[in-house]
Amino acid sequence: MRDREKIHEILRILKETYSDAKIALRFENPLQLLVATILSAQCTDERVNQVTSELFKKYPDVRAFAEADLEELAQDIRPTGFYQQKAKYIKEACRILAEKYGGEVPKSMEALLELPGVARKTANIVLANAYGIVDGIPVDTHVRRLAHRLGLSQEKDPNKIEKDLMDLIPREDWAVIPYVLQAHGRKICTARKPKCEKCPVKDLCPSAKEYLA
DNA sequence: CTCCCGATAT
DNA sequence: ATATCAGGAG
Repeated sequence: MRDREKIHEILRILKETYSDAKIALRFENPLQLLVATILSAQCTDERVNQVTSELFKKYPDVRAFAEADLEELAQDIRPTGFYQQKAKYIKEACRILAEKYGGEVPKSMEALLELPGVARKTANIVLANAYGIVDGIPVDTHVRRLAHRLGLSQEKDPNKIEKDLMDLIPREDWAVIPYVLQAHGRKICTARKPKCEKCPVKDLCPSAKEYLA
């Protein structure tokens, strides 16, 4: 089997195995998704949901975040880690949303990338899950790790990994593939002790042997 | 490249 | 003790 065929077979099996995979962050509108995604940096989605359930009651809209007391906001999101940085990002991003975008979350990659704390990964998440706009593939730590192990990309830079994935994966799969990889990454292909013996693609995976030894 | 950084698994 | 968790900025 050629490499490209092997890769498509791997992705087919993973899609089938994790057919119900979808976003795990809880949100009710684009702003909530934006905030939740900023908070999700180096933090489990479960903890983000725990924090946001109270956070979104206290800060119901863009203005509430934009006018928030920075120290208080930082304490409100403390359990997610990097809380001082994230508080600044959220407050400043919401100030820009209020000033330039009428309090709405913009629907373009270009506009989203101008917000502090927002790069392609976060922008892709927001565009796809709030607006159904799929122009890229969010590359997070799970996607990056699995892309390497499965032989989908050898690049380190997330933007280059994204380009490799966009080249390999048909566009209609761009929306689901990050959730499929995330699900597989959490259950089987974990960062530390991957459970290769239980992996549905172990016979196709170029990295399985080194972990099965 | 380093820094931001709490909570949990190993 | 240490690595890791839906990253991004300087």
